[in-house]
Amino acid sequence: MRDAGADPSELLAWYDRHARDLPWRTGPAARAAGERPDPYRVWLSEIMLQQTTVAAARDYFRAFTERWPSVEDLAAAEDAEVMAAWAGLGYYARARNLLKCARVVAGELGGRFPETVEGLKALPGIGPYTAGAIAAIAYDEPATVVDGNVERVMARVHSVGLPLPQAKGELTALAAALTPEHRPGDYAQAVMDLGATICTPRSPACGICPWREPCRARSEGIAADLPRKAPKKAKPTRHGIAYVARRADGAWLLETRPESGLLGGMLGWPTSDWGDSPTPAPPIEADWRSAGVEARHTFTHFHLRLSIEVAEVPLGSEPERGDFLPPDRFRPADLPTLMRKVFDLGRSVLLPD
DNA sequence: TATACGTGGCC
DNA sequence: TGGCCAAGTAT
Repeated sequence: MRDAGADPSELLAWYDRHARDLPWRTGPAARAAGERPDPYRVWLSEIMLQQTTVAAARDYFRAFTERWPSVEDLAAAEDAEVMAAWAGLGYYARARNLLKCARVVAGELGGRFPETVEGLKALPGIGPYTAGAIAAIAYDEPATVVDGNVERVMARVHSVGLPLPQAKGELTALAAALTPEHRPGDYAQAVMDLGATICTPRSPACGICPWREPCRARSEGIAADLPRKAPKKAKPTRHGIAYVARRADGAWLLETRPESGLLGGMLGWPTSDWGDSPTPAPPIEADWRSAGVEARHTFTHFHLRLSIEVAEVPLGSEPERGDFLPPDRFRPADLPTLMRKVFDLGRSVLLPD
């Protein structure tokens, strides 16, 4: 019997007509002429896209490449500048590893990224997915690329009912078996585009899918139910206190958070510990008063409610923690989202319109 | 294998 | 409002 499974060439034909126009992609004409995309731009985009939507990453990619056009430029940047530029994009370990990786590539590898999966995977912030994606997209290596899109597409095409993460191995094997020797970079992006635009988590558009015929989950009527996933744990709620102090000259009391842990390396307002009943820990002696509001924020694994205390302090006050930043050196956009929420609430109390 | 690690949009 | 979800990695 003829093999009726999914055909990579049909997906490539679909990709040639429907590929999304993204700032890190090479255009169809350049691709047809055999041009490869800049590995630096491929790497940067893949790091930004880890667990992140295209819509969220797009403007950050433009800003980074405009400001740091090459890996050498990025490697030479100040840590604080890069962390500030990453602010709002989340998963800040990515930004710390981005810099580490740039400095290894610029400093030890002559500015060139490794071309093999193994070489790439040895770099900070590059795991199995990203190594495969860079090898495939930048160097056209027939690497197996398995992200959330690929898992979903494979689970549906082959009707894999085993839930994730147990099914990861099987889905990876299925993805490897389909990866073509011809145009593997375009193929990798094609599966991801399919997953992002047609084979979506909810309400997949099976009617216009280039793989609708071979798709077993569609013929069984269970496409939208796959992949199954292990149930999530409930998020606990933690509480804390954030301290917003404004000095008489308009400077704000901020601190750079420790390298490791939540929001590591980012600028933020001093806070208490976060738990069931936080211990007050004001960063400077002052007449603290409650702002009467809470900043609410949800992280990956817990909800947080930060009650906000504000104070106005005179010139010459010495903080126990943090540093005063004059207004011309403080941009709220440099803060992670939680801290931006705290600022908006604290400022409206200290500086009512 | 399990957990830590952000954020914004959607329903 | 609240849970789910998105081009994962490090430990």
